Amino acid sequence: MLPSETKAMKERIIDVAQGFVQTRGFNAFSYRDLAEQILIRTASIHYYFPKKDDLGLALIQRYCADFEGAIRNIDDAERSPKNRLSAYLKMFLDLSKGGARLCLFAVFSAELPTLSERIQDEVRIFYETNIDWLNDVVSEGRSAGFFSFSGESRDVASAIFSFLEGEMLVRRVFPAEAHSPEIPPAIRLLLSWKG
Amino acid sequence: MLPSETKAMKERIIDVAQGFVQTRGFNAFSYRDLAEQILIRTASIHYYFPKKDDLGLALIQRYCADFEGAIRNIDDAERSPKNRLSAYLKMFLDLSKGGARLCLFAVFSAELPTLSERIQDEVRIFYETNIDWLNDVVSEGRSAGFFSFSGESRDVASAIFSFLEGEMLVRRVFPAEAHSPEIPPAIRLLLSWKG
DNA sequence: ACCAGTCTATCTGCGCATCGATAGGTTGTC
DNA sequence: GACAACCTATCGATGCGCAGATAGACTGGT
Repeated sequence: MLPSETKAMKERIIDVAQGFVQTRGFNAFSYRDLAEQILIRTASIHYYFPKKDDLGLALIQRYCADFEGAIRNIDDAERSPKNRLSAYLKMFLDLSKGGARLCLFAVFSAELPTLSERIQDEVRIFYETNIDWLNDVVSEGRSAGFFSFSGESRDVASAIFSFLEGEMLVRRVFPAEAHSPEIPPAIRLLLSWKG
Repeated sequence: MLPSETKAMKERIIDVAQGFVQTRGFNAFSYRDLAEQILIRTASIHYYFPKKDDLGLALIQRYCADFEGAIRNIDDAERSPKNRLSAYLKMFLDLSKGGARLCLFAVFSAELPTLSERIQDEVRIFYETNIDWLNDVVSEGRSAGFFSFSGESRDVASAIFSFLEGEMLVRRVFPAEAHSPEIPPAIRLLLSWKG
């Protein structure tokens, strides 16, 4: 087979694994679960990811890379801090559309002590990427007069991120109330967002 | 052994199990882990909790009851909405002291689809207990002029709870930054909390 | 004698992981 | 351009240990 097909299979395994992680957690799916879904044998998955930890690492690394790409796209498409933040919120909350899936940060944080150091490091990187970006948007937005709040912009950035992660957990428990507004009230309160 | 000792053993099993759940998740500990810690055999644990699900249910039911007791204590000890909220926040954030342990809500939400209906129902009850109480405190605090915010008090209550759950996930990933203020900046922003 | 509580022994099934085999593509070299 | 040597991707079989769970025997208090 061609190398391109190899890559496709690797990606396919990660795709399915990511679905399992986001719905059930990293410790609650097996190579057998993956194999059944993909219609191959578990031994074939071991060929690409010798240890489950290798799969976990590949998973979160791709997730981080995708996320970085997504926020770079936002920066390219939108100039206003308000629109950039809106786009970010939409992306984040769409992730948990209907409460089916969680952000990997939430899942891996819940299981953190059972995960390898390499994966824990990636979780930290994901957080920092998000906070740095939010900090930019929030402080730019304040300078431009879109938002007003007291204190450090980094505290606001951190609050937004924590809120979003917690909100995903809540939405999963109450999937019915999925018809929520574009901008959660909490965000308006945190930023004194007008309009 | 005396019935009182029976009860003691049951509680002891729940104690140890709760520790495991809060640190590693419900799917990442076994009856063997419990048995080793408690210095009994796994069969003895099955005597009290025939299925792991029975243990999980007992666990969260006790947790909910404890929590309800704790907020009733707060209401008895404090009259000012400000002090009541402070006490609640302290209780909540002390729970994750150093990031070692998570609130059961966060853990069970992360693993939700792998849990039984009975446990999922308890998770919902826990959420509603908290939101109802926070709603009371927040709306009383607004009437009394301690807090000021626009919109529904229930949205603020919900935002506080989501923030706290998310904040616990974040703190677990960054245990170093444990020297945080009594009232998180996010809460001050949400409520326009003065003083 | 009874009963609660604990034990030992054991079951079945699944967890991750490895091995060796095989079918087919790729490459090198004469 | 043919053949050997190698590489890629997959497989079946299997190992070892742990998972939750149960049956049945022991023990000590009343």
